[in-house]
Order: sequence, then structure tokens, then C-alpha cells
Amino acid sequence: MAQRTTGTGHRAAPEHTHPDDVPVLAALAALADPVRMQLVRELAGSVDWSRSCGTFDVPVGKAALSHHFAVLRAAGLVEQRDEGPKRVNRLRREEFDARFPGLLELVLRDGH
Amino acid sequence: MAQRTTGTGHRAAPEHTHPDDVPVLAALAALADPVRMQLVRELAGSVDWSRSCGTFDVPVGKAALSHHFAVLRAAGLVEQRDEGPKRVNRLRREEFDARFPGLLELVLRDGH
DNA sequence: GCGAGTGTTCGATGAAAACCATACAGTCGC
DNA sequence: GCGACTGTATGGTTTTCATCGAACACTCGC
Repeated sequence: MAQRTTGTGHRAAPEHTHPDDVPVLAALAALADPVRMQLVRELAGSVDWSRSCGTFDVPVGKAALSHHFAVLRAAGLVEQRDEGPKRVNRLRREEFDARFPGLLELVLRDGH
Repeated sequence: MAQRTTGTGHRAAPEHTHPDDVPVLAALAALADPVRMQLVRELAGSVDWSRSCGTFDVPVGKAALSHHFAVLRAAGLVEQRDEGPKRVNRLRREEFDARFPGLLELVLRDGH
């Protein structure tokens, strides 16, 4: 019946929004938060699908963290996939950059 | 003594922040608001120093409007100058663009 | 199936921010 | 100076949002 390749669970697949369907205001609002910006930055420095949600060094509990990832998904910034019990992440660099040229680079290039 | 050219009042001059001294997070937060984004857009379509604060078509009272302009000033997005009883505005296009390349254009180019 | 590990959902709390109405401070024309 | 006009400051209300604790759902190894 169903193939069982790499982590095909019947868990509720996370809802994604393509960057093309994201209003500018939503994109800015998603990035205008210290925790989420930190997540994006760490994610940018990691290989795609290499980081599960729990592996990020942010000063918030699981609940808040989960919420932040939901916001990032809705803003078209992050894609998630279930891999066994964990949910691994990927920064949608190219897609997001095509929709909002320069925005991501601006957040990443900048320490100050 | 003091020259009295074009609107030299002894009113408290508005405090400005140069875009170079603005953190990315603050810039994004300033733009991530519907009213402020509207102000920036209208301002972008007007000649420098041609618009006083009251001439913007936003659905908020004077008090809130004044506050929004203060935020825009602090984010290095707007420069203000007193001209008689009114306070006229100018979008700091080049300076802001030098600090955050592409960001302003992104907000302006985009209707959706 | 049980238990550990991972993430989501729910309800409630607290802080931040937007907003308004009012009162105040300047500027200008008379 | 008086009065109209423009914007700011103050105080208080409402809304929004980040956060937590606890309960729940799912996966996996044993």
C-alpha cells in the first residue's frame, strides 16, 4: 500500500505557505522578532534538513518554540518535514529570495 | 541675533536617528505595521518636505499618528523639519537604502 | 504494549503596543 | 494679545502577542 521510505508517518503534515502567497507585511512581521530572527540565522548556517526543532539555542520553552516555527512556516520562510519522531527544517532561501529579493540577505549579513 | 529664515522656531527639534545606528530588528519592526507602511508609501510618492503630518490618509487619530511618526524617525526612515506651525516630512530614501539595501524598494514596489 | 523522546494544542498569564480623548505647547494672522 | 491651527504629551483602555505549564498525539526501540 503506502510506501514507507524516509519517515513517512501518518502524522498531520505541517501546513506550508509559499512565499509567493505571503504579503510583505507578514514577511516583515515574521522576521521582526528576536527569537524568530535567531532561528532563521541558525538555520541559514546549517545544512538543509539537518536540524530538528529542538536543536536550536533559543531561550524559550517548547510551546513557544513550536508557535514560532508555525509563524515562520506561514511566512514562507521555513519548510518542515517529519522524520521519524522529529520534525526537521529547511530555510527556503531561493523561493523566499525570489519573492523578497535582498530581505533574507539583509537579516543574515547583519550583526548590528 | 538669530536668523529667521524659513520657519526657524525655537520649538523642540525632533530627535532623529541615522539609519546607520538602527538595528535590523528595529527597522523591520517599524515597517511591520499597516499604518506606518502606509505612511512610508504615501511619503515615497510625494516631493520631499511637501507633506505635513496631518495630510496623510490613515484611519487613526492625531495622537496615534504622532506616535507613529516618532517610531519612523527612530528607525531612520523619516526626517522632519518644523515649518511654521506644521511639521513637514521627508523619506530618507538614500540613507536608509545605503544601510538596508533593497528593503525600502521591497515595501514600495509591492501592493500585495 | 510500555516508556522515552519530540513536537503540538489548549488555557491562562503578563508584557508590549496601538489607540483614543483630553489637555498642553508652539506658530501664525488678525 | 486673541483665536485658529498643528502637533506633542499624558493617562487610561483595549488589543495583540509572546510565553509558560500541562495535557495530548505520534514515533521508535525494547
